[in-house]
Amino acid sequence: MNNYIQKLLNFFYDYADELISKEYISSINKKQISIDYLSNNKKGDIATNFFLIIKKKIINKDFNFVDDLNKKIFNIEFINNFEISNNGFINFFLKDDFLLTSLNYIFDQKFLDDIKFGNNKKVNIEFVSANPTGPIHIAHIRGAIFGDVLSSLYEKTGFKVSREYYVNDAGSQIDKLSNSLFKRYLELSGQKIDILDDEYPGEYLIDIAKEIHSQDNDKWIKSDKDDVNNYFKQFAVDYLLNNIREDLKLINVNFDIFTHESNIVKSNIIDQLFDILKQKNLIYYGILPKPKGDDQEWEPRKQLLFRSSELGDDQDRALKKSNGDWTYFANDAAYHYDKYKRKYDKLINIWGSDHIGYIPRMKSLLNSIQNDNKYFNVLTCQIVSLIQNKQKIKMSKREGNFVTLLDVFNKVGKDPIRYYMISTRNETAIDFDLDEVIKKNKENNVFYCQYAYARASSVINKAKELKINNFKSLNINEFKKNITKDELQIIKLMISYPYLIYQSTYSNEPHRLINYLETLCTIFHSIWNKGKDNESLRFIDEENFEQTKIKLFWIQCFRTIIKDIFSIIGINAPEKM
RNA sequence: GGUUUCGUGGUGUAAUGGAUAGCACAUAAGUUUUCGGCACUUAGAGUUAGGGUUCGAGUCCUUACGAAACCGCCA
Repeated sequence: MNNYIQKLLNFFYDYADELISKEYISSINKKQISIDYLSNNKKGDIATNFFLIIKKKIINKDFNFVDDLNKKIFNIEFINNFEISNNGFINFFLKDDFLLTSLNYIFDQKFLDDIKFGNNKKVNIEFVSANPTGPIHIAHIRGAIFGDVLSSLYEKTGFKVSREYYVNDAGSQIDKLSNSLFKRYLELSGQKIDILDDEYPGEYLIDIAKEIHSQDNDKWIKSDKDDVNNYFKQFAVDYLLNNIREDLKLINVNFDIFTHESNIVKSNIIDQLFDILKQKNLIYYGILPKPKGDDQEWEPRKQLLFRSSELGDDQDRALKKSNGDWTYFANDAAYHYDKYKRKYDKLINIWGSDHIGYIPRMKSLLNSIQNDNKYFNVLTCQIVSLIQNKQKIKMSKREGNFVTLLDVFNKVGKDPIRYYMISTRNETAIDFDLDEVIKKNKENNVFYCQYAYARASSVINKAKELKINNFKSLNINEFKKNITKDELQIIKLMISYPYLIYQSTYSNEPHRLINYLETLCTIFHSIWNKGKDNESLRFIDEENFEQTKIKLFWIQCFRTIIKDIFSIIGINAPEKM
């Protein structure tokens, strides 16, 4: 965690202890103490609520807080001065030489050493996991990008991250897929076919069928049914999964591990899990309650159940169907047990909002294996509605008319997609307007931010052309003399960057990066424009080398940070646009 | 019926429980011989409603209203 925030916090923790032991104040809850960054630097650079917390707890009337703090606070080397605001905050001003030191940290790329709080712990982040029954489409993109950016954040903060994709290649949906494909294959051999309502009508299956047909001709028409099913299943899954991987690559989403449901089913892991649950007395034969609402054709049946209601779920869940087959939940439970056995320190799943109802049972399951509420985490993404010509595009699986990732990519490009998808909180439902995202103006902030980077780069390159390269060693007097108010503002924001990374990761909220990024770029553009009105404020002034040096120095730091953010959100950092 | 998420200017969104609720679009008024105007400056306009916790609430708890997603031995 960021050094000086922590230092100041520790100071107040110790200070609180001291005041309590001297009986100046009665006891307080130290966790309430916080250190905040201040966005507008009018009142100070950082602040604490310390005084607000102890104010009512002062029990010794002779105790004068301000005098006492004055005696101690300046032992901290980066505090220049402080004042207490009307409403009780203590506002601190940082010393200039501390700012310069921090900038040096950024310049030397050491600025992220402070936030490696992951300690090489292993994190598994499972996302996308779309069924390999068709091309990847718009609904999956958000989860894909959210998962990818979150993974990058965890890497940034010192975790060892595995990006994992769970391939649902077993079960009846895949059988239906295989059937549909076989029908398309028969169609190619001249037979009339009829795709049923619950089968897959998508035209992509025709392409796959053609491929099989060109390899094997009519070989499969009279083959054994099981052979056909197995072959077509395997072929379809391989083909479609490969397409999914290629499509995801287009928007820079890659995985370390693909785990196949079929392998989970084949292994004995589900039996192992069964034994564990049995030992814990979490399994019994029983009858599920009648579902509310729709009650057509429901009849009570005895089946194998998991006592998830004892672990937080609202009812028990079926592990076996009445015919004795494992349920989907049972397989999925086994898969998560498998992840547990691979010894990760933390599991994160990214699910669409349509699976929210599934969370409690999986959480119950993992609680039964690992009694740690922070071990298994599900983050959900709300739905994305696609807008074109101001209309919501309705997607229907039956009609096979969903908009694919490839369509969107061709229309919009990688960077705007990624930027847009990560710029709002994952739990907010968003509209993805193709016509808007494609626009290259401020309405679309990705270009605004990339332009800031390009501008900064053009300054640095210009400086190189002019052979102004030795702007690295700055002394504090030069710095104090030449730095402007605006520049101090952007510098203070820059040195808070590690803290932002810490916060974004800790709270699993990558969209905070965007907020910060846009603020930073706005200040930069604003400073740039001042050079228009007043030539002496331009970044490069060949008449004033001392001032130019300082500007180049912080601009280089600015580039470093912007580039770092871009790399996390996975967009390009263009030197020119 | 139940679970979950959400409700912020005209529209779309942001705000570890902190100070004057930020930003963009739209609207209105300005700025262009430049290190790239794909930019800058300025103005108006907002926390669904009620109750509670707190020194302090858009944020936490609760009720009502509204929106979306989900809920069966499917996957």
